[in-house]
Amino acid sequence: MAAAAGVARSTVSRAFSQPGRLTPETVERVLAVAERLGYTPNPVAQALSTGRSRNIALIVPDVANPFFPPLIRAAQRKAEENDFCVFLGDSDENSDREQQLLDRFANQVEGILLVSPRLTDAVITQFAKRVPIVLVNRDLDAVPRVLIDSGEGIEAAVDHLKSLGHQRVAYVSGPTGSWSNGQRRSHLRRAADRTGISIISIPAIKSSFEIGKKTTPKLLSSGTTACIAFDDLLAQGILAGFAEAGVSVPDSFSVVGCDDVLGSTTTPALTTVSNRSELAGDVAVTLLIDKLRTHAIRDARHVLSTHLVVRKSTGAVRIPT
Amino acid sequence: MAAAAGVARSTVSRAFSQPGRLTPETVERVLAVAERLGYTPNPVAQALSTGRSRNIALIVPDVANPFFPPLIRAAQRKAEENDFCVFLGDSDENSDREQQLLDRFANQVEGILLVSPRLTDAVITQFAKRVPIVLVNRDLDAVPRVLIDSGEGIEAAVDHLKSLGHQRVAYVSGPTGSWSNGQRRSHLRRAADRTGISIISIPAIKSSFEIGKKTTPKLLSSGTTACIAFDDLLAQGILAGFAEAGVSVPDSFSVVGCDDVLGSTTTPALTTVSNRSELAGDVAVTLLIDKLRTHAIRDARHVLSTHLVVRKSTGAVRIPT
DNA sequence: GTGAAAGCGCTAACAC
DNA sequence: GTGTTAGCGCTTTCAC
Repeated sequence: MAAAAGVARSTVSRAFSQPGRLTPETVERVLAVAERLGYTPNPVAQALSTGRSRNIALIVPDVANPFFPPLIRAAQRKAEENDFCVFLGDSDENSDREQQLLDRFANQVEGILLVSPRLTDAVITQFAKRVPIVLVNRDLDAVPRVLIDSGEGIEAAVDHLKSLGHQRVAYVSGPTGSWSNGQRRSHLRRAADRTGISIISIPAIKSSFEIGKKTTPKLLSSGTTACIAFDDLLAQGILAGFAEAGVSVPDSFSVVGCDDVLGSTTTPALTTVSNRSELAGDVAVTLLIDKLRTHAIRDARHVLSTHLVVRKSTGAVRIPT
Repeated sequence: MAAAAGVARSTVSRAFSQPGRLTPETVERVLAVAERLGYTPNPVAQALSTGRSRNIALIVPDVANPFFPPLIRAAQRKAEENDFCVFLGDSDENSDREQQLLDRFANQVEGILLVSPRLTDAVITQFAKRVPIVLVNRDLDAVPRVLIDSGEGIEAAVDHLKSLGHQRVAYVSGPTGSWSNGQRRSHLRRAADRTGISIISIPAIKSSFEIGKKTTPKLLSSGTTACIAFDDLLAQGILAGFAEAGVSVPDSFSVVGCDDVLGSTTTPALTTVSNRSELAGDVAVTLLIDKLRTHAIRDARHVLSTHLVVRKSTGAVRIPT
């Protein structure tokens, strides 16, 4: 290539990376020859030489969980805008696999976006020393993070239910070790104290339509008149379970979801806590790339607030207790 | 590292890549020192040296369309099993962006999985010369491809509707330029000829819940008693549109989806054509990696068959015409 | 403004 | 079985 253009290898390099330092004619000539020869700088060689690969990795617990695709999309888009490519890893909600992915990516990318990680604080902190990491939905000191704070939404949900006359509410909980689950649970507790509503907890372990569906009998025998589910998937399952059991929602039971990933597609349309996953992906990538550029070690902590989206799955209690 | 272990650089290399050629003691010693020093082979340098990066790219039209996440998941899993990492690109259903992604990935990966591409045959063929490509849902000679053949499912759907007494059926079509859409349309036409049922076409351009919803008025005034939608998302929107309009499904109108991405989560549960996207992702990666290993230029064409999944959104016509 | 040369971290002959 | 050496394709001082 250099020979074909009658210039030195370094000139070719500059023609692509810093054309300003070259005579316009030289740049033009080099680029023309490159075009003719179908030459493109080899990114792998560039990466080796500069130490910067222009690649980042994104690790999520489950690509198929509707919460993540919008985040992935937004992250990929933002990365692309900054001329970065993104690796995707699916940990399958499994901390071992998550760590494995982290290992595979660590020395191949400039930074990693770790979304809703299941790993322990210690392990994450360890990795964060090796490679720039930005967390989504995990609150760890000294690691830049963006948090979707369901707090406001959850508290609003409790207020909403109270205003409808509900006294006993069930929380169908999510994955243990998930920051979001802990956060939702604690806000629920706080709201309960504040409003005098009593909250009982029904574990679901993992989020899925089927699991939600199987939860309905427990809900029915729990003495509650409403529930707040860890996420919309569970809520949707609960809706289906009730429909099958002939329990009318919201007339006989009120259901609140979380994350608003289903929009108005459920029957009845789900009252839920708003979702900011798209924005989270966008902000997280910005944070990461910013960190790469400035090498600043500032302890960024970006909190995204939420609100309650009232639709049709919540209503007044039929028989006030 | 080599110095610290008291061996040559090549020995370190071999300790990791071909430990069989070394004395067990040497391997052990090298690995021990590596462990102590936190040394890991640099994949970028490996890639430059060997010409193989152990990376592949996956390009999809829309990560957020529920058809793709299971495919992405399966592909990533299979790649990982073969020790490959995967780049993800979202083309946003846009052929220009798709080409851009292709360009960015082409000289950075060993092969590319192009899913439901919107690009022209010519462009794809061109790229396929530069880098190994495997297509999903695009039938192009000389490029390995895996096709989800909705044919059987579609024909079964028409038979099913006919057996329920339907005479006029609408097809709510999908993205122009999509192979799947063309394939579904042509099978529909074939089935129409075979069964004597008449098919009219209602364009939807893009697949989404909202668009589906907006289609219902046209459906209602079309003189049909049933419809087959390009995919489940549209079908779900149609269901919602009917519910809102007070049209009972399946009593007054029957709805068939395609791809079975929603399972039984809709109300009523959607009759649909089965989906093989997970398998498609798995097979496609296998094909690609196989191609990389063997360098065989065989013209693989993998067809995945489908069937009709009858649920609750289809029923007998109320007033036979 | 452009060239020469060293080096990024590794692998792959080729010797011994 | 292990060491030596020459690249892989680029960037980057340092000269000129």
